[in-house]
Amino acid sequence: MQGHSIGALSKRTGVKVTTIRYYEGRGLLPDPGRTDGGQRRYGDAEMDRLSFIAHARQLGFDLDAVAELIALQETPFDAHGEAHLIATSRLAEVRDRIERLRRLEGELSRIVSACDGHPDGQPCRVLNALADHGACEHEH
Amino acid sequence: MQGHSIGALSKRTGVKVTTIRYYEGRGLLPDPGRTDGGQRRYGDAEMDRLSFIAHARQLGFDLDAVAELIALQETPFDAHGEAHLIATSRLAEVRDRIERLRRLEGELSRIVSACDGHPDGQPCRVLNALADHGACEHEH
DNA sequence: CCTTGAAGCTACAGTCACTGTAGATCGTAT
DNA sequence: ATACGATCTACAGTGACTGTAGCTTCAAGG
Repeated sequence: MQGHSIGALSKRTGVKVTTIRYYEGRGLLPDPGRTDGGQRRYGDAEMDRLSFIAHARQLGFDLDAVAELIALQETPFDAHGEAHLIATSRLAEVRDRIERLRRLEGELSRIVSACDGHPDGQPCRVLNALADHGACEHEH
Repeated sequence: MQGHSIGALSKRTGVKVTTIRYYEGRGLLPDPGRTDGGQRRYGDAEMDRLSFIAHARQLGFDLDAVAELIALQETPFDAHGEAHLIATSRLAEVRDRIERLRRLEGELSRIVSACDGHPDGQPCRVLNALADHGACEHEH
């Protein structure tokens, strides 16, 4: 029988079998053809679609955004400005997350190093630092 | 009546009322005293505990880790080495996430700028870039 | 003292993006 | 023909909350 099984699709895209079925249920993938026995069989178009979804997910788009992107792809006239908008706002989010994580990193490393070098059994400041938000260098 | 209401606690710590009750259900906060009518009343110790939880959550610890940290705090003898270990592994996670987000940022900004400057109505590359993982500069 | 309205109560369903389970059926290599 | 891995459906569970419905309680003003 021609077509890829769900397992083959999974192997090629790195998306788990259960997740593929979940995407189908969410309407992100079309209902695929079936064998006489009822197993899913996919063509290359579905593979490409799934790769698109996986890629967008890895870039941090949530499933609603992915659905939107897919809809845009299928719009016959040019709606790419919207895709641009979506990607741009995603970029802003990512930059914001990086900034916040960097402050986090500073704080955590401060907490951890407050304790480095103490001989075992000596009191260390990890728990205190955690308890005392006032000592933080940055807001969060 | 002495003691803070749940709402007062919420205001002071920034943790939502429903979330405080959720923490209680999870065993992170002790069962507080109650008024005759059954409303929760908290003392300062509970406030401190809740602040500790909130702070640890903001630093990205999950609730299991927070519970562990609390247990360590209550250990009579010195178990701070373990707290140190937990914080250190959190720090490693945070650094890893920053690294991955940075690659993401590069990729997204590449995608977005591939389209900047095109006059409206011209085809742009956002959707293509999203569909074509092969064009990515980094793995993900 | 009594009313009123905000704040609190419990219990449970819903969120997101999956993951895991049970128990049955299918497909294919030998 | 048989064995065994792959697939099927349906549903429960995850984490960390959030939201809802339908009550009861508290504290302040009149």
